[in-house]
Amino acid sequence: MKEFLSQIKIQVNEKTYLKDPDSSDIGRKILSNSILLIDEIGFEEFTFKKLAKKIGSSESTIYRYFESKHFVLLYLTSWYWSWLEYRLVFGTANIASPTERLKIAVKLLSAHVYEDSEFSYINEVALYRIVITESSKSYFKKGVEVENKKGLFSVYKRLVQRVGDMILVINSNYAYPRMLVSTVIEGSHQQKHFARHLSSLTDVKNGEEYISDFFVQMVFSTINKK
Amino acid sequence: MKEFLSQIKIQVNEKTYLKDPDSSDIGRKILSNSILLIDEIGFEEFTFKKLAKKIGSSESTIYRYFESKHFVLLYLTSWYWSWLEYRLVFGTANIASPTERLKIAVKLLSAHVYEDSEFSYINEVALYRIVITESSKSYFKKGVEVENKKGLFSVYKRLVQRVGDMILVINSNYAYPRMLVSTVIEGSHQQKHFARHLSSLTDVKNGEEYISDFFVQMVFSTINKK
Amino acid sequence: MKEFLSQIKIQVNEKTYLKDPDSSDIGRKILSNSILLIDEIGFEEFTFKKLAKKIGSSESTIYRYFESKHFVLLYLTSWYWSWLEYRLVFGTANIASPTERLKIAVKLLSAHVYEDSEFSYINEVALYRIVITESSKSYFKKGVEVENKKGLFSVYKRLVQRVGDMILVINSNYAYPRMLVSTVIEGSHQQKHFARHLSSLTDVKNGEEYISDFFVQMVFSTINKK
Amino acid sequence: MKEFLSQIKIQVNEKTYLKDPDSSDIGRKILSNSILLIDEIGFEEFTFKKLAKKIGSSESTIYRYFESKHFVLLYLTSWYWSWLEYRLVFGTANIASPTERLKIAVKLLSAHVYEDSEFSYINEVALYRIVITESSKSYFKKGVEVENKKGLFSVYKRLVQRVGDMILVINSNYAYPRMLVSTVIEGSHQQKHFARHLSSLTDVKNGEEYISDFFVQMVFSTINKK
DNA sequence: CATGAATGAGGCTTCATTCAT
DNA sequence: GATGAATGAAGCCTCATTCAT
Repeated sequence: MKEFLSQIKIQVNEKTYLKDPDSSDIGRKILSNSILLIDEIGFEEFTFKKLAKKIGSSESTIYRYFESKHFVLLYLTSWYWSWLEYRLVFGTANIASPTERLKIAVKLLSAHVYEDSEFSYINEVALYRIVITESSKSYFKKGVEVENKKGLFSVYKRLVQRVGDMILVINSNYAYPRMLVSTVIEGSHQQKHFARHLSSLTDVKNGEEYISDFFVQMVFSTINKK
Repeated sequence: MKEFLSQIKIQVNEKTYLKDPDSSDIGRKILSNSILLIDEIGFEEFTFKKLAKKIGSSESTIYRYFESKHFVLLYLTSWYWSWLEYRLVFGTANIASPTERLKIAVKLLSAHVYEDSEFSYINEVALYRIVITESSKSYFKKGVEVENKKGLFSVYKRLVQRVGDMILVINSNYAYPRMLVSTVIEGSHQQKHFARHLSSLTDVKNGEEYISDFFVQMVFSTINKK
Repeated sequence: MKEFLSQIKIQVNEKTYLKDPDSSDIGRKILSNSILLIDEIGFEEFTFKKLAKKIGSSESTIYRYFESKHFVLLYLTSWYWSWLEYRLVFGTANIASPTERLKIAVKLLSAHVYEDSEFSYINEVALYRIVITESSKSYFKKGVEVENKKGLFSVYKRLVQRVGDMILVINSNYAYPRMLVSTVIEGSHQQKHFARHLSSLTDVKNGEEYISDFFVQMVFSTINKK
Repeated sequence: MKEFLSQIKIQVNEKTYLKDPDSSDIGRKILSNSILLIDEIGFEEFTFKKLAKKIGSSESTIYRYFESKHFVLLYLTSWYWSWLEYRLVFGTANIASPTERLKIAVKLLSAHVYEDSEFSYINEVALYRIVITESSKSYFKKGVEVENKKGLFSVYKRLVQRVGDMILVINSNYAYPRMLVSTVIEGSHQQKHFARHLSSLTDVKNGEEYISDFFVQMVFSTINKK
C-alpha cells in the first residue's frame, strides 16, 4: 500500500524527463498540448517544432524538459498506468470477495475512459486514445531493453503483477496469470481500435461496452479449474 | 476453397505496390532485402536510401515499385497473412473433428515460425519477427480507413473470419468469435515480444512453447458452454 | 508572299524538334495534350512524365520527338506565331488603305482568340492562353542567343518586321516601328493577364475588348507626325 | 506622402518573408547573394542549396527566412518597386509643370539603372537586371491571385496608380492611364532585353538610351487630345 | 531558465535521361 | 519506332539538436 500512496499525485519515473514538467507552467503546457497534438495528428507526425508552435514557445525550451519525443510518449503512458493503478487500488479496496475484486479489476483494465475529471491539465479521454493507439509503439521498438532497465515500464509491470496476484488468489494453480492480464490490457486496446477503424476484425458493431464483457468472461473461463 | 487455391502463389493485393515486385529480379531483391533490413534496424530506421544501398540500386528504382516504405510493410504483412492462411487451410484439411481443427488453427496462429523453407526469396523467420514487431503499426496509424477501403487488410480479415467460423461450429452461441481470434493473433505476437524483451509481463521464462498452450487453453475455456 | 504560302500548313522550324510531331499520331497526341496540360498546370509544373501519363505513352517516346520541355514550348509558340502570320497576311490582303491595313494588323496582334477552328489537333484558345502566360519565358532565359541563332524566333521577328513595314508606309520617318510592334504584341498579352488576375494594373474591368482599342489608339497616336 | 515616407528605408511587405532578412547579418547576406546568384545563373537554376554554398551557410538557415525561392524573388522585386517609388516621389517633388512631372516619371520608369549607390548590401544594377528578366515570372504563374491577396503586388500597383494620376492631371478624359503606365514599365523591360539578346525585335542597335525616348514620345502622343 | 538563431544530416521525391529490347 | 526499366543527380524540405544570449 505504501507504494500506492506515493503515487496519488501521479508521479512518473524521473528517468522519463530531464526537468519535471509538472514543476512549471510551461512544463504543464507541454504535457497538456502534447496530449492534444498527438491525439490530433498521431505520434509519427508529432514533432517538437509543431508542439512549440502550438504552445507559443520554442523547440529548445521543450528540450530542457524531454530528451526526445519518445520520452514524452513514455511520460504520458507512464502517467496513464499510474493513474490506472490508482483507480484500480481505490476501486478494489475493501472488496472482500476475490471474484468480485478481480471482476472490478478486469473491467477497469478494459473499460473505456469516459470522463475527463481530476487532473486539470491532463485530458484523460484524449490521453486514453493515445494509449490505445500509440503505447504499443513504445515497446515495439529497438532499444526497449535499455528503457526497461531504467525502470520505465515498472508501473505497467507492477499493475500486471497486481492483477495477476488477484487471479492467483482465486486459482493458485493457474500457470499464466501475467500473460492473461497483459493480454487483457493490450487486447482491449486493440479491440477498441478495431471497433472504430477495422470493424470486421471484431464482433462489436454497436458501442464498445461489450469489449469489457468479452474480457471478463474470457478471464473467468480461462482461470477456472475444471 | 477456390479463393484459397488462387492464393497458393501467395498473391498480394495489388494496391500495395506500383509495380509487382515479384515480377522482376530487382523487385524480388527489394522484398528479400527489405525483410532483412527491417528485421535488423526496425521499421522507423528503415529508409529507401538504406535499402537501395543494400541492394546496390537506387532510391528511384525502389519508388517504381512502392509508393513509400509503408506500402512495403503492407506488402510484407499481407504476404505473411496469405502464407498463414495457406498453411491454415492445408493444416486443417480433412480433419473431421471440429475441436481438433480449431486446436490446429489456434496453434498455427500462435506458434512460432521456425523454418525458412518454401519461398526462395522470402526469409520467413525474419518476416515473422517483423510481423510481431511492426505489423500493428500498419493499423495503428492515421489513415487506416483509407487503406482498409483499398482492401489492404482483407486477407487478415478473411483469416479471422475463417477461424471464427471454426469456433461457431463448436459453439454456435458464442458471441465474440472474431474478437477471440484477433486477440489470439495479436496477443501471441505481444507475448512473444514480451518474452524476449520485457519478460516480467509474461510467465514464460524458458522458451516460448508455452505461449501456444496458453492461447489454446484460453480459447477452449472461453468458448465452452458451461 | 512565297514565304507566307509555305507557312499555310503552319510549318514550324525543324530545329525545335527531333522528329516532326506532325508526322505521326503519337506526335500529334503529344502536341494536343501538351497544350491542354500546360494550360492546366502551367509550364513550371509541366513534365514529360505527366504528359506521358496523360497520353498513355512513355517518357522515352516523347524524348524521340522533343529534346526537352523547353522545345515543346518553342514549338507551340512558333506554331502560334506562324498561325498569327497566316491570319495577318490573309486579313490584310487586298486592303488598299495603309491605315486600314495597319488597323487590321494591330487588332489581330492584340485581339483575343475566341474560336477553335481550323486545326484539328490544336486547341487554339488554350494555346493562346499559353502564349499569353508562358511565351515570354522562352526568351527571358539564359541561352536565348543560342536559340536565336538556330532561327527559333525568326517567325516572330518576321511578323514584327512585317507590321513594322506597314507603319513605315504611313510614316516613313517614324524611328521605332519594331519597338512599337513588339510592345503591342507583348503588351497585349500582359494586359490580358492583368485583366484576369491583377485587375488594378489595368483599366479594363468589364471584358477585354478595350485592350485592342487601347493599342490601336496608342499606335496611331504614336506614329502620326505632328 | 505619408505612405511614401514610411517607405524610405525600403520596407518590404512582411508576407514575403518568414523572418525579416534585413534584421540580421545572415539575412542581408542572403539578399545580396541572391541578387548576385540569380543575376548570374537565372532564376530557374537558382536554388537554396547553391545560395547556401555561396554564403557559407546551410539551406535550412535560408528556410528560416524565406518559404521558398519564389518568395525571395517577390522580396527582391518588391524592394525594387519600393525603391523606384522612392526615386519617383523624390524626383517629381516640387515640379510645378504636370507635363514636366510626367516626363520625369516616364523616364524613371523606363530608364536604365546605372549606379549602385545607396543601399550597401543591395547591388541595384544587378537587381535591375533581375527585374528585367525575372519579375514577370512572379505574376505569370499559377496562384498569382493568392499572392495578390496577400498584398504582394501592392507597391507595384500603387506606383502604376501614382503615374496614372499624373496622366489624368494632363488629360482627365484619357481612358486607359493604368494600362499605359504598366505598358511602359513592362515594355521597357522587354525592349531592354530584346536590345541585348534579340535585337531584331527592336530598333535599338547602339545603346539603350533610345528606349526611354521611345516611351516618352509614345506616352505623350497617346494621351494628348486631338 | 527561457529563448532565438543556426545548422548538419538526412528524408522523401521527382526529374531528365540512357539503355536494352 | 515505341516502349519499359533503371538510375544518378538534385530538388525541396524537416528534423533533431547545439550554441549563444
